[in-house]
Amino acid sequence: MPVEPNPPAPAPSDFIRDIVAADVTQKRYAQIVTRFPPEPNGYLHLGHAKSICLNFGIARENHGRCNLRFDDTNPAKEETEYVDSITADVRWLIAGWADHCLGFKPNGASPARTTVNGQSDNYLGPVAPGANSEPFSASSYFDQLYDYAVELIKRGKAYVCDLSPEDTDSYRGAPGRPGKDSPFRTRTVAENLDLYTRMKTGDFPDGARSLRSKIDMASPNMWLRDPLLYRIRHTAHHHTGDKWCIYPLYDYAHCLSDYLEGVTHSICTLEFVDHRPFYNWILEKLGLPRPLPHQYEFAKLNLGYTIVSKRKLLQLVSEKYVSGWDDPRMPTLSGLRRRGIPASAIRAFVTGVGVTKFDSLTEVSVFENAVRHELNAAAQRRLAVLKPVKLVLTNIPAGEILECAATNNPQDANPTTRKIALTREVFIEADDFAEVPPPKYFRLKPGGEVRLKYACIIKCDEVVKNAAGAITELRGTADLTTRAGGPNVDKKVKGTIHWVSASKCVDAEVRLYDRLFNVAEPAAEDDFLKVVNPRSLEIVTAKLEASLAAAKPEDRFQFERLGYFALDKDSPVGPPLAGGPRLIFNRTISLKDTWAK
RNA sequence: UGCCCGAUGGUGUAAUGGUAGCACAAACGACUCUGACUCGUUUUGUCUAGGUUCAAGUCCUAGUCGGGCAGCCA
Repeated sequence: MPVEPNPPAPAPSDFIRDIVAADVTQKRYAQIVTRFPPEPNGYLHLGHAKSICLNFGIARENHGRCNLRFDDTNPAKEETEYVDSITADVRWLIAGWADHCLGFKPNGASPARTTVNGQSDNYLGPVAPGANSEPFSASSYFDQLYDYAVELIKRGKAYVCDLSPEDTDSYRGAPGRPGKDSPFRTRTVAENLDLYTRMKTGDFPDGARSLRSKIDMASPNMWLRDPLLYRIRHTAHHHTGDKWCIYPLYDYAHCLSDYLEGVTHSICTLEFVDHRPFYNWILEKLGLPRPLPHQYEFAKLNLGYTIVSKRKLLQLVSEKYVSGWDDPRMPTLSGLRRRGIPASAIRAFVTGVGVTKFDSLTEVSVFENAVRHELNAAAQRRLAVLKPVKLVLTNIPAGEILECAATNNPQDANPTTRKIALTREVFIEADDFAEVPPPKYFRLKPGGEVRLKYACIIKCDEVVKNAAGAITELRGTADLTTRAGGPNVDKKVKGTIHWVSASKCVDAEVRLYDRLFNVAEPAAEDDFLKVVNPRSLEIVTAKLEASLAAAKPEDRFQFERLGYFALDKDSPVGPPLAGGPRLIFNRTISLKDTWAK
């Protein structure tokens, strides 16, 4: 379970929270209600995490609520697989932080008809997530949305248009050039009602007609040139099945979904600024009785060397650049989770970048720092050797086991220890030995001394090579007087290296990840697939200290001097078998390395 | 040659007319049985030009630069 940093970070402040605070002060709403409204057409990524933390954060800070709602108005693109993954990812990200704010609806519920101030109204309130509840979805409002459209027609604010999609485009004009009215704009209410009913009953093929708002085809804002409300799609919906052959468009469905759920602050990204007048237009023209929601926009997250676009991430998956949506190199929440990144680190990161209307590019180091910061405090230290070289300590008899106490986490207030075995033969990291050392090399070299962490100081006496000249093993002597409790325990040497006993270790596959893209702004490339890093994954067979055979999937480890590692979901779990299980670890992130080579 | 949004160190972000601060990054140093962590020091900033004001990063005007808008996608 992720632990909040201690002391807790101060409550964030930004221009949207300022607006919310003012609304709270003025008692404008009975309760602050936000929503996170993904379309189920892909997996959630780091960009969504920013939105989730904003919306749930505001709910949490104001004793409010945040509804998870699927914006599922386009059956051609949406699938149940995505509904399930998104729900799981949201719950993982907010677990232990904002679970109590998560709004679901009763299974199968749709808005109930009510009366407010003598006026007919529709409302669907939340319930806590549980056995008999499910996320909200726009598709459960299709009946109400249909009725509201009838009302708009009756009020002369919507009409059925017979223009083809192509003609609709050309009638719309262009930025700087006014559009022109559709020839069907002046249809009578009765005719519109009849045609709209027949759209619903399936009398017309896809694209033959549409229901449009009647606003202003000459508006300088393109989104006010009679934008469409409904289109005909003879396509089954993952949720409503074959019930409908007309589906509402985003702008129409979204504002009304917000209203039906009692949302007060509808927070979205900057590209919807131009849509805001339309959002307000629909709600105002309907003359709804309860307080109306308001839309606010912020800049989406951009991260260096990372793609944050569902469409492009889908391409990486479908064209097999990665193993799936949850490949640990992906910036998806499921990928980051599999990689071993704690939800608390993601929350700390997105909170840290802030909320503004400036289109920025955040450096990856900020994200990496957030991950290391959380893991440094939480991860158990272990010894592991990624690229082993054998070192024979000739003054330790074969079969002798010298126990050493290793600290589990020096960051703890009262650190505990575990026992590790020092034996005649150990493995050390290939990088920790240099036959011809560069300047300021602290590690092992011929004739040199170095400390084996938690054990003792050793000296390299001999370098053994094969016929080809490659090093096959190192031979040296251990100075056992420098062990804990020994007379020379305080002897100083410049270098301390990690190691594992050759006879008391387990093998593991370790997956080493590097950034997925070679350029800071892959999204700006003509073809982002051309800048995929071909060396983003390196697989090694490592030697781990024996205790890691019992690792569990939720454990987080620091392999000392190397980085943070977590068991991969491909790794078999359970007790070690004879011969040992096949362990698979992912490197979450390396330790910061200021030793420039 | 329209409408909308924006601009503070290398990056991100505070300062709500009154001392330009924080984080990351970078450099150097201290500490160290992790070249990690931690700690210390340092470098670097209000897009431009006018205006209002005792006082402007903040308000006004104009410009420059960047982003968004012409899906029956969201």
